[in-house]
Amino acid sequence: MLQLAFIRQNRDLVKERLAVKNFADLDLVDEIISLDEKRRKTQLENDELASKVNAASKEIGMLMGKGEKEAAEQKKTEVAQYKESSKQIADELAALEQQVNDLLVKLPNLPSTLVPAGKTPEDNVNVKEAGADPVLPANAVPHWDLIKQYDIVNFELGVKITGSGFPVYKGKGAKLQRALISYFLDYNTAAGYTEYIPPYMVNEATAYGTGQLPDKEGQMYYMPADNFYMIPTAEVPVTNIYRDDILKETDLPIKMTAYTPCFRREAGSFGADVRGLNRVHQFDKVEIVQLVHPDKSYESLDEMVAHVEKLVQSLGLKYRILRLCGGDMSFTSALTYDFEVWSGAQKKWLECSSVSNFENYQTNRMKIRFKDEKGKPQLAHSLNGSSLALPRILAALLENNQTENGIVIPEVLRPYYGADILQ
RNA sequence: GGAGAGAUGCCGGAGUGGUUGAACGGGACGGUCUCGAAAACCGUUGUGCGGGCAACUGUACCGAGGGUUCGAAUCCCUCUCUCUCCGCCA
Repeated sequence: MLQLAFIRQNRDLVKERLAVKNFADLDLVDEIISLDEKRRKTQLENDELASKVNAASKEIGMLMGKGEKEAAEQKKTEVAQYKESSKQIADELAALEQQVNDLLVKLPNLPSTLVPAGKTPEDNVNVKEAGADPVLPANAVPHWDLIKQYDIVNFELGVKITGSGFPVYKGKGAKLQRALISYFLDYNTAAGYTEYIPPYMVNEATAYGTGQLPDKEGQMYYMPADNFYMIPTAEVPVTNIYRDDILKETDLPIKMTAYTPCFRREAGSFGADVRGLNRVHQFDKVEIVQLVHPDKSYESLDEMVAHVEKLVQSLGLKYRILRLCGGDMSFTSALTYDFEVWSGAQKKWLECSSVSNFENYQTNRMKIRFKDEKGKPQLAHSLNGSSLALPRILAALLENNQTENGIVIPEVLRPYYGADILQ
């Protein structure tokens, strides 16, 4: 969430930036500020009263020690008077704190100045487009036909076992998934990322930390018996690894990578977008996460974008990089670049990675800090990106690399897959 | 799942109602010494919120949440987690 002190000191700037994100309820900012003023006033009252009680209690202790019972009793009646108002003020203060916080989490992150205004994906800025157009055979078909032809992914089986959107990978398809995961992880660790295998279910505090809660619980699968959420992305457990920690400045940057399955309810999705592997409820993804010094986070973002770009290039896919407009970016992000690969037979761009800088929006929720030169705790910045999401990469690879003889496996994957061609 | 024990600062570990934000030890950091280092010695070593230009100061925090009391790390209740034993089990 945004920092209260920042909102207080930059009321107009905050509103102006929120408008870029098409955030409608700008009055919320004023409401928060006035509520916070009330909160501070109340705290002052509360603290002063508590101070009096504490002082009197100490005196009582000393009087008792000296055996001056009567004087002590007299003090007690004095304290009793303070206590009457103190309970009420303390409750009031707690309520105000709660109210301020409840409103504060409703504010999305401020978009960086690089974020273009806009409402829909059409307003995203195409930053770069590269890679050769795939050369397809005349009888090229989309990946949902190819997976049947080679019997590598079975959706009907997933429906039987679980429901729609839970694909079953089989044989060479399963092996190819494993090859992709291993390749992505190796590529990330070679760049200095530490590999993790986190839990795939998280508690409420964790889901809150990265911004999935409150209000967005509808996107996650929920296990009421234990109050756990299935992770929608590795970002959630991995970023929370350092929740409530105060790091040394020299610990930064912290780079982490993890493969996890991701679970998304995707309520309301329908149509051509969900065909085949384009959108599913369970999919595999390798994620990269960084915690960095606030002065360096945009440098890190560029570095991560370059990192993902090389990975996409190495697979020989045609791709483009988009800078998301205010209306298309996520609640928690300050700046996001999406990667899309060209899926030759569908003739469609498929999003395969999203790389974002959250500045201190997430770290403020998670209280991930470091001590600066002066020894003062300061919020770190958090970033993450997919490196990469598998299903759409698989879809593009299948479609773009189809030949009469089978699916050509990209060179970088061959050591992992164990063959040059999938037949 | 059953029984028992426990949860204190960066770590270990005291503390069972009063001036304790917390003894002691270790670690880390700074200094003295040294050509340099080690050792030794001296010192520093919390976080949030509020007030203050600042020095500083008020308050809260000893797993979490309630309660008792003039006063709670210390007593009571609830919850969570950890450990040990038994059962079950990949």
